[in-house]
Amino acid sequence: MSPRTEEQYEEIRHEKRVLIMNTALELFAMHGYENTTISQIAKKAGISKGLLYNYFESKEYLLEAILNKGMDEVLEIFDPNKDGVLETYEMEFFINEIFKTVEKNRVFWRLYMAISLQPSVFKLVEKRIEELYEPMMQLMLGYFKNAGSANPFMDAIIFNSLLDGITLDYILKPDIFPIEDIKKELIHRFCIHKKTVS
Amino acid sequence: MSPRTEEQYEEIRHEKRVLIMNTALELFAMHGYENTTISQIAKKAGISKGLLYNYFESKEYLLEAILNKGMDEVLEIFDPNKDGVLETYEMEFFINEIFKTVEKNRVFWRLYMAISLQPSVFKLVEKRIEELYEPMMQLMLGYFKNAGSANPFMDAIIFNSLLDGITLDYILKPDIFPIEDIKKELIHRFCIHKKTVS
DNA sequence: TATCTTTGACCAAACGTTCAATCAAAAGTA
DNA sequence: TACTTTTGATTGAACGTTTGGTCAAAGATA
Repeated sequence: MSPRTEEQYEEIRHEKRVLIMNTALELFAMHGYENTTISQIAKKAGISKGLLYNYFESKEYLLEAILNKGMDEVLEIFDPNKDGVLETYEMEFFINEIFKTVEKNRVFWRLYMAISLQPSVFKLVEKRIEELYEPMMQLMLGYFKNAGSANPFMDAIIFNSLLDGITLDYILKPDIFPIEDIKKELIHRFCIHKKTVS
Repeated sequence: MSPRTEEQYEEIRHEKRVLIMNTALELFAMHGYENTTISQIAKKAGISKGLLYNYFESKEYLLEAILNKGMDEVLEIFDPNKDGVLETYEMEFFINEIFKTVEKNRVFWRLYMAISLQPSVFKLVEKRIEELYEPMMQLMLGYFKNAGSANPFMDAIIFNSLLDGITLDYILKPDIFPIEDIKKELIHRFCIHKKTVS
């Protein structure tokens, strides 16, 4: 009946979808969303312009799909069944996980930050950001409370800003930013000197 | 001969230039550079499209002028005749100055960060960034050395990232980010506990 | 009148998007 | 094996819209 089995079609579609999304992510992150044309994406992916529209309804839906996929991957950090309290050794694991994600998804973070800074497109990530920010802050609050901080709320916000700043600087200058050393330093400051943070 | 004196023309031109630049800055920062049209800028500024091109050669030159002016204002922080060493009380003054600049030029910082994240336009600010980064790092290095830090280089980088992160978070959520409290906390941590930073 | 500012209709280029036509491969047929 | 049918993936010229940029003409003032 059918020239190909449903599984075969499924695989073709999936592969092309991923190809388009990865290609677009790289271009969006490097040249900006508005500054990247559909033609550029199609050319770099080695397909036609029309095929892209067979997989994604519009340029904006393509961006949305990329952002959602990236956020899903990032949110996996919070996956393990936590009880809400971070012990010192867990904090070390957590910092490691964050840095691993930042280094692995460098290109995605660049796009994500650029989008965040553009209110007119910001709505596309707004809700997902809450998903990320909420558990992050809860975890940090719990940790600093547990560590005997005088002002856990302030400590959590500052730690969060520090991570944001490190991510930003690393994204902007990945070749010269000493991210490995910084990670060790953070672990040293926040995990070894238990209960004496400040 | 001439309908107006040279001074009169000078003032007209200067006022219009400033008007256009301020209007464009706001739109660029809010909707992004690529996403803002010349027509929008002209309309919001209450002038015609043609007049804008009487003052700025192109959209990109307009952006460049805005960025340069903003950077000039920011660089004024480093203006006072420093000897290169920051004493503790000077550090407090310095932090205050930085926060003042960030709060005053919030819109500019938003544009500046968005541009920095976009390599294809990044060349417009690349050189000015060095002008900002270089003295900043020197100042911080000197301070942490003077404060008896075990690793002044690492401390300087981390402090710099922290400031970047605070700026970013404040820009993204100016209404709920407790920037005043954070400023006080930073001063408390880095200025009062002299020589015991870590 | 002379001179500079200001206008907005106009233009070519570039963009996102569409769609009728083509292609490639598996299944059926003999 | 050789040929036909069938299906969904794939193509790219064409379309309408929007954009940055131009320019001849009008406005304003001493």
